[in-house]
Amino acid sequence: MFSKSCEYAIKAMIFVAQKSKDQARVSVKDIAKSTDAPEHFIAKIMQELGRKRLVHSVKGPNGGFYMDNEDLKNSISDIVKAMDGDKIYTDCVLGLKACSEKNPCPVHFEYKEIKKNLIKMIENNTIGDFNEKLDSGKFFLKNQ
Amino acid sequence: MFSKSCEYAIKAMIFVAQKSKDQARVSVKDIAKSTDAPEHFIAKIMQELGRKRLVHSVKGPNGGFYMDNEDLKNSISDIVKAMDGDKIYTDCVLGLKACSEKNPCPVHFEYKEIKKNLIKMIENNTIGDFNEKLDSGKFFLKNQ
DNA sequence: TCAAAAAAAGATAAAAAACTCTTTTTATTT
DNA sequence: AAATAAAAAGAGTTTTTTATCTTTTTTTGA
Repeated sequence: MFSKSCEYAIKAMIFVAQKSKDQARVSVKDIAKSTDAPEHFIAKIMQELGRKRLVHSVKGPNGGFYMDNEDLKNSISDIVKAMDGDKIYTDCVLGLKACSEKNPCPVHFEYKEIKKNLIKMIENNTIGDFNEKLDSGKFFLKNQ
Repeated sequence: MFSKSCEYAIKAMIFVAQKSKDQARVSVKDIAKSTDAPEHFIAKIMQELGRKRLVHSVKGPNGGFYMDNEDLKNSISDIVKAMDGDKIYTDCVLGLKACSEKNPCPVHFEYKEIKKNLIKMIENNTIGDFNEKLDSGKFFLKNQ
């Protein structure tokens, strides 16, 4: 579904969001630890997300990544687009370039509904939304 | 969503199904041409599908791939499992190994519904079903 | 103003996926 | 029986993705 980079990105962003509630900054090391992802790989990903303006960062001692209120309004979809592009929006499940409403593949209309829900899921969940969910103790990000 | 190999496999199988209505055999060359996939790559894929008993083949002159009535009853899901394994059934969207009903990630329940529909789509469509769809002229497999 | 801490950037390496080529085996047709 | 046509098998190669390592830049605090 999503690339590994994208999965890491989503988890990392949710983690940063949680930690930056009180304007704190989070280091790559902390992000890597809590998402158990390779540190240098996460570093690259955060760099990319910073370039795409989905997260803020400051260098130097006590630096790190954080989110302001605008950042928290970004959706999972924004992260997905930043990492994997918009192929989830555009591509045919069977990989047919010509597949369209007028030229549908045999599963086009069935998949259309699924895609609609998938898009709804990633667009309707903002990064900030997860703070509450995780705080409630009913949802988790842990890997093991 | 699906790997490239899996996409090719689905398209190839639908093509073979169509052609083997009158017991005809289809060569790798024909499959490759009509799905516009690399010939040797399709050869490997068909070989694998043959090993997994999703399609029949005969070697030698006038040989090729074909499906009997049992083969036509296989679903897209069977092809997907053969090519990509069952990760579509089992994996968390965020890639969390511990994600489960009791330990849900923040999008677990939303994704659960989507996954259910996705699985329904691939399980309820048999390879044979596509023959009619394609014959009706309302659906296409073409790539350009 | 210097040392240290952190991200940014650049370069490289490893693994997986996608793709290609060659040889072998099997069956068929003449 | 020989020639041929086709898949099966085996062995690469290329590309993409994932991951790692090193150097540079920026900031800060002592």
